[in-house]
Amino acid sequence: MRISTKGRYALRVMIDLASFGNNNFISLKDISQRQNIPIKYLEQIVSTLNKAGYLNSMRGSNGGHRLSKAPEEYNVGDILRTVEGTLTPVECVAYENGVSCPRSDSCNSINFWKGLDDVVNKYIDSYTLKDLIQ
Amino acid sequence: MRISTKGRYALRVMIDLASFGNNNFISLKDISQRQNIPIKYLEQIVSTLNKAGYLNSMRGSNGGHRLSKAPEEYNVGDILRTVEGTLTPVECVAYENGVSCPRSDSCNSINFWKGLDDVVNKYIDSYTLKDLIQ
DNA sequence: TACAATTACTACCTATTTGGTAGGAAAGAC
DNA sequence: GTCTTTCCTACCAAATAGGTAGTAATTGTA
Repeated sequence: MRISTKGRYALRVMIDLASFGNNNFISLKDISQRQNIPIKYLEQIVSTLNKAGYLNSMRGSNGGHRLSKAPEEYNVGDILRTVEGTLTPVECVAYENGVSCPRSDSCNSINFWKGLDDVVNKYIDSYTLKDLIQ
Repeated sequence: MRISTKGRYALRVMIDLASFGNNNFISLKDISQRQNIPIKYLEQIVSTLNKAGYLNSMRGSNGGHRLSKAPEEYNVGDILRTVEGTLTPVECVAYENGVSCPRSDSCNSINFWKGLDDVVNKYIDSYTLKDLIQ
């Protein structure tokens, strides 16, 4: 029941950009040094954030990354789900479109697990990136 | 961010005993067949539950396991934490006794993570085993 | 135009965790 | 004494986590 480094690092990248970015492009080298995260690992995480539309990125000299929106427009839940994949506590909760777990008939706990999924998502969705910058 | 099979199986064992036990000793063989969980894997899980005092177990012919308390006296959160180990979403939340994460000075998110830990634990602690038996 | 800095992409790798298996000792009922 | 069952320790394979490595593409600047 852990958030992996990907989720935590992604949040730190976004916080870093919100804190030090000022609408300028910031290189991974800078973020890597400030946050003490391997630059090559950052690349992967930032690539995911970029593809999700959370960042504007520019190649080349003086290139880097910056937020594509204001900090208060980012939902922390969205960021975490984007890099972590699903956050559902058990697989059966993730089924969709009327497909259900083969055990669902005899399962007493599905509502319990769905409720857990709900409280987690509601909580992380109640924060914006701005809330994480003091 | 997943509950492992250990947590889910443990809950199913407890639900099975609460549903079919009637204060008799139930063998792992029976539980294994009803729940379709490998008996040798069940052994490990049940051993943990037993050591935590949640079960009475008896060896030998006609032996087996039964609940040591009434279903409404079991807290689902306790059962999950017992078999899963900690459920804290990030390591820094698990620090104790004034020891804190080396990054805590510069960390903007620790309250966010602690809050997540809180809502998860509050939720799973709001259920008793009885609530999982319809 | 060369070159330095930077992102983008693809592949690979190692350690840890998950989800089990296996074998035998101990205990109790008959 | 034998059958059934728990108890205990060790082992193991596949998946996941947490990176590393190399190189191509792009852009600013001298």
